[in-house]
Amino acid sequence: MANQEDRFKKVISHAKEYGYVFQSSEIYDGLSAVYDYAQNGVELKNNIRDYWWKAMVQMHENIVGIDAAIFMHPTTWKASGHVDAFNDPLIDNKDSKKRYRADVLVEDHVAKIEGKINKEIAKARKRFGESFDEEQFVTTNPRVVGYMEKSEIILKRLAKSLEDEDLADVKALIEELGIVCPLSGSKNWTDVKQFNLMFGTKLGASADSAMDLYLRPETAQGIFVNFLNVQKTGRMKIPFGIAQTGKAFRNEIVARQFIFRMREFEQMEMQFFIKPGTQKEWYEHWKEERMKWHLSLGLGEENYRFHDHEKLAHYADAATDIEFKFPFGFKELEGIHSRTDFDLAQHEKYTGKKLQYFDHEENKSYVPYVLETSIGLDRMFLAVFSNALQNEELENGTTRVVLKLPSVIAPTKAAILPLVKKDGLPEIARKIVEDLKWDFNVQYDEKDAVGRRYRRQDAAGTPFCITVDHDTLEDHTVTIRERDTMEQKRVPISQLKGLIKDQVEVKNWLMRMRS
RNA sequence: GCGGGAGUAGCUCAGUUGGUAGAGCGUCAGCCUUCCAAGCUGAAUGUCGCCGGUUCGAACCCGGUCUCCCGCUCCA
Repeated sequence: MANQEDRFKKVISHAKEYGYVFQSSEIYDGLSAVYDYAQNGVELKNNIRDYWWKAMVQMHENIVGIDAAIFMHPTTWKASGHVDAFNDPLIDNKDSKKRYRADVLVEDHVAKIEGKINKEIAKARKRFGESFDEEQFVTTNPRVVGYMEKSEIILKRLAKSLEDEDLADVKALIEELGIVCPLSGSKNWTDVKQFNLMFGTKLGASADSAMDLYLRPETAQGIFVNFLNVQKTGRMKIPFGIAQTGKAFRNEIVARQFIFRMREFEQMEMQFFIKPGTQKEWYEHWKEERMKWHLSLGLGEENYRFHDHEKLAHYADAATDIEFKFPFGFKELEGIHSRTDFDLAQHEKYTGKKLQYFDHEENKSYVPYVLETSIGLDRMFLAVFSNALQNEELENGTTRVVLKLPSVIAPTKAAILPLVKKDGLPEIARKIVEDLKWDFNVQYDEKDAVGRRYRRQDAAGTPFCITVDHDTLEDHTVTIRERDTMEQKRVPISQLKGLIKDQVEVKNWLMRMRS
């Protein structure tokens, strides 16, 4: 465990030291759980996004992309269920230090009362046998009637308090009912606090005419509200998908673990619209397809696993996570959800507009079912980065720190190094840089011994180093060194571009999904 | 939000009973010209997280606060 913590700390400090991730507003002491991507981080992040986009959009003729706005009409979030589901009244017990949902505490209390009712019914049934009339019993037995009235009053009051956002009354209710902490039996409660997981903001310059808006807590709704527009203007036929990447915002109670759980994060997701009844096969299809995408990057099959949800969200009829082995254990990286027609049907309900597809084969209209794949870009970044960072023991007894990023997404593809900075070697190296920079991110470095420069590039994650030496003057060849194996080959300058392209091209990496 | 740990140079960390702030690595300039870090010379970089208190004097003691890590809690 201590080892794990240690490793994670190294990941974080390496990310800073080599210009991948900085804490936001660091000179002001930082801002909790907000991070900035630095000069290398932004390249890596862009490359991951691009690798995903090409796999999903470019490679599928029936998937198109959009880029919806972060602001959406506020009713969107009522329809999606977020206004209700993302609003929890929470209460802490001061003695046990445990936190509970206040409404759940009250509901559990009511459930206990209902348990008593059922006991009375069971008792009566035993007593009266065959002739027992349950309906009559529950309306006439004074004890049962009392219980029922009591629970009804409690639930009504709870509903009203929640509706009015009268949190003080929710607490009063808990105290009046004498609800104790299930763990400690203590009645020592804090005030009830409302936790809204959505960030609110205002649209409109003057305060009184302003409209309350939310920053989107997921990108998916931007796709659902555009479903018909895309389907019609893109002449899309079911099954088809809409993909998008973008920022989403959640006011997490506890946002932690570096860039794993942030309040502002980026999603890459695709909603696949299908014929109702076919969701099972598409669910299996996308599970397999998405796992292949992950494996194509070569981070190691043993670092991935599926985790099927037993408790399903309100919109889903099947759901699984692709989990990755982060430095702090297996955690969710991507979600694959069968969302049924929940979202589109909800938007139909709230807008009064039809969001249906006319199926010419079936000769009828229907609300399509939806299969969602949704991956956290920041999490993918962390997966790739933490997996790549290695402390390697070399044969000569020394160690090197190397960032073995898949070369297709590495920020810098090659460093061009003159062996010494005289005899015309820097000039040749500069010329190679000028030539290659049209196709790749490359870097020039002439400072320090060449061995040290190799190590510097290793730690920064650069997959190739090209060294210009005295032989280059004679025969126009250079050595190209590979980061992972440290092996070198001598090649003509004219072949460099082709050699590097072969190793870093998206096509050659995505082809692995086929095997 | 609760509990535990931490915050000193870009990174890792020393810093004695309170007496004007250090090392290694890194960075930059120069020397050397050498294909796998740690050769030589020189230089820059700190409100010791922030605010306040005690004291003649605070990196150190006290209070508050911010941030990070871990465990709870929460988690579409």
